[in-house]
Amino acid sequence: MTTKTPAKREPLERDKIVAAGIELADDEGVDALTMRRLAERLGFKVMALYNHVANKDELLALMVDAVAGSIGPPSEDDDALEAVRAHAIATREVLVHHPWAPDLWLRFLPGPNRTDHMEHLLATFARSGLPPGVAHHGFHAVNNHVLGYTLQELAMDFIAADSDALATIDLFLASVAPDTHPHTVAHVHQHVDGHTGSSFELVLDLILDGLTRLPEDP
Amino acid sequence: MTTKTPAKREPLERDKIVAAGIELADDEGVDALTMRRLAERLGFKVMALYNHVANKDELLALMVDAVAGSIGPPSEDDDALEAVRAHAIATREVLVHHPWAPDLWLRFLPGPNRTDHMEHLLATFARSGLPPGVAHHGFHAVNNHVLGYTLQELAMDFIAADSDALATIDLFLASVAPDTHPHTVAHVHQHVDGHTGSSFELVLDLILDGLTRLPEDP
DNA sequence: TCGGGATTGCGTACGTTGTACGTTCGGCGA
DNA sequence: TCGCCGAACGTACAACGTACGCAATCCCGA
Repeated sequence: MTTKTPAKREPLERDKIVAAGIELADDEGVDALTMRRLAERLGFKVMALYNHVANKDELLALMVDAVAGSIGPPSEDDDALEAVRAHAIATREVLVHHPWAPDLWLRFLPGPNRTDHMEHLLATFARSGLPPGVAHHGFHAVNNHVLGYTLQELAMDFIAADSDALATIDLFLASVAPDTHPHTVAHVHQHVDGHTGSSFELVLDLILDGLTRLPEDP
Repeated sequence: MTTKTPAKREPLERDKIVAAGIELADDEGVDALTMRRLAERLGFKVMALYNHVANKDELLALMVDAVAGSIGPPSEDDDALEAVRAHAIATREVLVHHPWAPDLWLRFLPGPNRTDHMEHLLATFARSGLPPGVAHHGFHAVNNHVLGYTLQELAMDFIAADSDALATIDLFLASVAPDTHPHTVAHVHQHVDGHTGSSFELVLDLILDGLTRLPEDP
């Protein structure tokens, strides 16, 4: 009875590794996601992970795909473009909650969940009544807007990560000569003073609206 | 006379290091840009670089800023939105020639050249006659479109880097069930068959056009 | 002409990373 | 009961960024 079931711990599984990876990246940033640290967090040693995951890249790809899986499908009842709009906003929201994800989203081939995500968006465009060519471009326009915009916003946060945002802004402003760069200084102040909100939804609408105005065969 | 000026080589300079870094990243990808390899390419040993550059991050930031410096200023004669359009296209073109740049563009505070780039775009919007709020959002919309779109396109190339593009597409298609994901399969085929060109300019125009249609105070 | 500081380059070394390889061990089918 | 198989582990290695101290060189004032 000495070695029998000695505080038997749960064995490792792929899904648990992926989930722990997401947690770790959320908590401490993707740079802190090291195979050693991840194993430690799970109570194992490094090489145990490699029994379930081919290498770090595969792990990262699985992580993004898991995140993609948490984005709900678009509504099938609403007006198609309204559903596209809601889906875009939902996608962005999920990505914002996992700031490391957009980068990786671009770096790997889509996994099953991201493929679903693609299919959802394409299907919604397909029932929009827009000409096929327009729908094709619309898919890219919306997809790119969501990812690009989120990426850009998160990059700001990342730059300012080791100090508060205002200090970073001051640092930048100190490097800009106001007489030669008046518009830049003014633009930054517009942000600080909060006179202008996020452009995300505004530009999204502008794109969706523009799509309906496009000729049959762009 | 043994050690006297023994094949005197050019001393190292900041600019040369940055230029060599850009070359190396262009030639072999940013992952191959290692302080050791860079020093080797310049004919020095690693630590010599650190007399001119604080650390690798500073080097990378200098590299993007140098790239930004190679983007010409927008025309001041053309119609303002026409100039914005041309500037966006010029920016994209430069970024495409340095596939590693867009990533880093997001990661660091702007240096002098990028600050100029900002000022140029903002100034052009300022003379467009668009209401200030619209111009503010327009700046972000255009900036984001250029960077996001380029990033996304380059990511595709990067994924397919170690095989030809078609093989990568086949790999992806093999993972997609055509009966459950008909739109995805069709969309990919549209790309392969070249029935649809790049959405870049199309969506850019759509954004610019949309801006002129926006209300005074969005 | 002659020091002598300042700059530039170099060698060595450390800690951290991803991961290849060979061994150990516990549980399960025969 | 035996033997096997997969999971976990320990060790090891190459490559990375970079801290630190020393050596060579250059420039400048006396």
